[in-house]
Amino acid sequence: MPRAGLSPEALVDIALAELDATGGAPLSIGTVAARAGVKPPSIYKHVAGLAELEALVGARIYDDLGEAVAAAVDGRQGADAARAFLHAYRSFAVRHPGRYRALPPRPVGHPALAAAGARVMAIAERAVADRGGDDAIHALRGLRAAAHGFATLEAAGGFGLPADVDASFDRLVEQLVRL
Amino acid sequence: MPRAGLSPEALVDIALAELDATGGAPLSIGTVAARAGVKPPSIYKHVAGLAELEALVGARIYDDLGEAVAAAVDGRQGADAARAFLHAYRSFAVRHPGRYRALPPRPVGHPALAAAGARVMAIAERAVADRGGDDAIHALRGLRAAAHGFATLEAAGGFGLPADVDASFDRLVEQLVRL
DNA sequence: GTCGTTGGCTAATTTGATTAGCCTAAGCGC
DNA sequence: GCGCTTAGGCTAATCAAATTAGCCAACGAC
Repeated sequence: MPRAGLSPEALVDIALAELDATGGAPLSIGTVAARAGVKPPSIYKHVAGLAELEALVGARIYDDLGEAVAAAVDGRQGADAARAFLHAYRSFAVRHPGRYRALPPRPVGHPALAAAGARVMAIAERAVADRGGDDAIHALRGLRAAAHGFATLEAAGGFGLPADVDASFDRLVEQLVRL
Repeated sequence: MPRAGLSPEALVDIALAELDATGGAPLSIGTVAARAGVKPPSIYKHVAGLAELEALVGARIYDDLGEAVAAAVDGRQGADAARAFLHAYRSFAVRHPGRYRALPPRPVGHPALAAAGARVMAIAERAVADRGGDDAIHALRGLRAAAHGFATLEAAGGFGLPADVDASFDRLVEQLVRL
């Protein structure tokens, strides 16, 4: 009875591969166990249950998304920062549609998930930081709504028409970035 | 053994009440049956199963949303139409957050659901119809992304900061509506 | 090499959806 | 009003997935 070399991190890797393969279908203990080459009950030696696995997966996805937008925003100011945030955000969702779809609507319920979500929020705040007072808050909400809305629709395959989606996105970004 | 007077429509009503009560928790045959005063297997005399019930519920929600945005857009042109669409869309999500959350990400998989989703899309198209060619498509995508993104975040309680959410939304709407 | 802990397994339990099969209430023609 | 048909309720059984219980081998520290 050889060991499989599992760990919470390894299970998250496996779950991400599963999300990539299925395009974001709900995770299950059974499919993750099968991909790990192990029987379902063995999963419980590494995570508390499906809910925790989902939270850890969400945390990892938010971590990766946060890293991408942080790198894009870093060193930029004003409209450039907002543009960079939006493009990096959308790019992540397009590159990993299954992962983006699997993100929980709100990063709550598990410390790691909440922390990773807060990190993304902090970068969004940084991207509108040059605006003052309430205007920064309004800009932040617009940024979040547009980024999440566009990413969600695109990751779901919601844009059926033939016109260039990049152009649509650029147009939206410029509308948001204008003072 | 008295009859309960059920029907697909009545079950949808019950499911909507459930969504309103729980704030959008996943539906289950058991809870709907309990609210209907009936045992779970009886549900199957009216709908094919949970998946069909969910589709019918989604169709009803899209129908109601479509009715709301249609009434708002009706008779308006240009920026006024787009503004009216956005405000009516958001207003629906704020008035029925549980229902909005329960909407399937894409209206596919059941004819009634697809039809109801297409109806909402058609109204969004009408709201940008005065723009020409590809610009109409870009505007449509921006409209959808902003409406869905803002509605999703707000229905999920994602705006924690104290500043006025109406003002944030108005600001976003004016950015989108500008040529 | 032995011991304690870790991580696999099989078997059993629980919860929910679903199906099978029974049985009566309601509507209808006579 | 009476018997027939059908629709809609029920109980009991089945299936799938998560989870728990309890057993045993593998690995690392000594």
